[in-house]
Amino acid sequence: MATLKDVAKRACVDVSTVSRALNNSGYVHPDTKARIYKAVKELSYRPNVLAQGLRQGKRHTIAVVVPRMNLTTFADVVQAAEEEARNRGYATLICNTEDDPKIEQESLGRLRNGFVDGILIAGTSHCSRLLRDLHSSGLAVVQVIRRQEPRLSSVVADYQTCGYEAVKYLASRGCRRIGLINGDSGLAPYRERYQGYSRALKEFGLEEITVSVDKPVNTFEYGYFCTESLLDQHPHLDAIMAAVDIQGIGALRALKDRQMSVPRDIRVISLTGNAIGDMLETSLTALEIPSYEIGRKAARMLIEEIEAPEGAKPPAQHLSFAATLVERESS
Amino acid sequence: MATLKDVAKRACVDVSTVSRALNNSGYVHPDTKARIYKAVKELSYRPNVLAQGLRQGKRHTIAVVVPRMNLTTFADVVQAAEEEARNRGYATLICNTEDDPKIEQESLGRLRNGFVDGILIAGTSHCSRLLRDLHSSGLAVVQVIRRQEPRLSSVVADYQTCGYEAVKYLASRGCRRIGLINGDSGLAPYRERYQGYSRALKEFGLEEITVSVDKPVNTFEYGYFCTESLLDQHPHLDAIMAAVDIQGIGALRALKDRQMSVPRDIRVISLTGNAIGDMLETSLTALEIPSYEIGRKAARMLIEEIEAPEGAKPPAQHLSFAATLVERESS
DNA sequence: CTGAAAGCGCTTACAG
DNA sequence: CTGAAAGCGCTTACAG
Repeated sequence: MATLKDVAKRACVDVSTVSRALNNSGYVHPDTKARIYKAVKELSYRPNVLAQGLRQGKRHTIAVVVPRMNLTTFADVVQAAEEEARNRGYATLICNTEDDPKIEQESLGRLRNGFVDGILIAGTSHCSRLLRDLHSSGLAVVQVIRRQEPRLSSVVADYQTCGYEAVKYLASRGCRRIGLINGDSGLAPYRERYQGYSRALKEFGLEEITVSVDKPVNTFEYGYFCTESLLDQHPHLDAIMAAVDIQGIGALRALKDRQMSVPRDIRVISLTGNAIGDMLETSLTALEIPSYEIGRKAARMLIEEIEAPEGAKPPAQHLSFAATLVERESS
Repeated sequence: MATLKDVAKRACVDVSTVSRALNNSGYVHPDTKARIYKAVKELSYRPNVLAQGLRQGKRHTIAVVVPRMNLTTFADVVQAAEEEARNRGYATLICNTEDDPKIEQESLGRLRNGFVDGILIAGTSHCSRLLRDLHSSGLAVVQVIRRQEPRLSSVVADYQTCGYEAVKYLASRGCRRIGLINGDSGLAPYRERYQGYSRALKEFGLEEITVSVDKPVNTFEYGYFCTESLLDQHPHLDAIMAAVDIQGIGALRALKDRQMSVPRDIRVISLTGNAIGDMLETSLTALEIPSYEIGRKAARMLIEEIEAPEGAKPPAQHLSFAATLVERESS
């Protein structure tokens, strides 16, 4: 790989002149410039980003820390963030934590090494302390999907309203026994969905019906077995709310296996709709959240924080997106 | 952020001694070592990875270049590759190309900058030249899912056998008019699926029935509209093979909308099964490919190439995984 | 308009 | 066992 020195030698100038020519900083005689560009081309020189980063204290790289990507909203978030970052000249590092605090902690630890300028994170809430340390040591941090720490910026969906609106909608369709399949209430999005659900039920004078089973939460199996359990305990259930699509898909399958007809016998709604809901044999009514937009905006917010001049860093900002109800066949 | 110098000052030794202590290279007196570790802890010092990389010519970072991640096998591949890389002390950069050669070219260009040690790529085949240049300039390269360039290592599934076995299976179930929904034959996986399909049909004395519509290939819509088109032209079709799950899901939905019963009226099979096939209301028979394993092995192969001593780089290796037929409800 | 020098934070022969 | 020096590839004041 050619270096600045190679280019300088070939163009018969000093490296500093080459640097100035390439960065358009300071005057360089047009003829010299031409000679330099020629040499650059001939050697197919590309500046070493590591050396630039080391010298300038900027890496033009962000990290995205998420639990996983397969069949979750995080696939969209990561993809959108990467696109936004790329368009702004940043590279994107990815870290999957599987929601394991140990992996999360280790990954964040590695990011303390001057690798990246900022971190986009959907964390477990077990590393808030570390995250604040990173932030005060100069790294930009934006929380995405999950807001666990009010002192750090965030871009999320309004999950509480999702929960509330879903109940309201189902009640308007005549449902009176509405079960909720949710997730770890230690994580903000699940907790908020529950709060919305609970508040709405109170308003409508209905009873809370929840359940959980011993499976990973964000899965088909969880949806499937929670549905079984709900029906075992409440045979007259007339609606199921699932926190995420993949649970809703599990619910649909469980209902089919019980020969229950959707939506005739029971209605199903997802509280975090994604593209997949529209593709099912019984398409899934959902409160759709703009995951792509969330990823994009979060990356933008992060990069703006990175590029804000030292000392004029913006205070924590919290952006929340409304979900929109999309009626399909399951309700 | 504390630097080596800060640690050295606090421990009253030279930076070189600190470096040796931390890397366990060369002798350091136990007492000195203790003093150094103490200083490291007190300052919560972390070595600057950029500086290390610049000095050692290693970045401990790989890039994964894929078209997209949402609802594709690439989500698994990327996740597995990241996990494998992380376990070996490497960070993972992600680049989505949307199969746009311009984006791909630009992304690869950026990677020439000494950012990464190696590249894992599912490319468009439009950048083979550039890829070979990168490789000969010293970057490790492994192709994943798509093998477009025989001179570079690869880890893929045996798509031709997928196509062949699917026909054989359907024929054994009595199917005689088997339609294929496929994709861009410029891409190896699609081309190979077609070859397997074609070869099997010939052996069984059956007629090729293919179609394509003007939509992005790897989508629900493509599967949906291809199914419509197939049925319009061949009302007596008795089986549909879809290149990927998401097309198969589109096919199932199109058949439902035509009030055709699966598998009674027509059988459906996916040639690249993933987890999702098992979760559907009509679960999807598929040739399942081990996408997670593919990602893992590809990352491992890449890192082995990176870490092979200069001059002893292994020749191009090609690893191919067999798919396994999983019978479900759709066939 | 151009060059020489210092320095980003580290590692690694080389003396001693 | 330890320190001084050179250097990875770049940028940026500072002279001239």
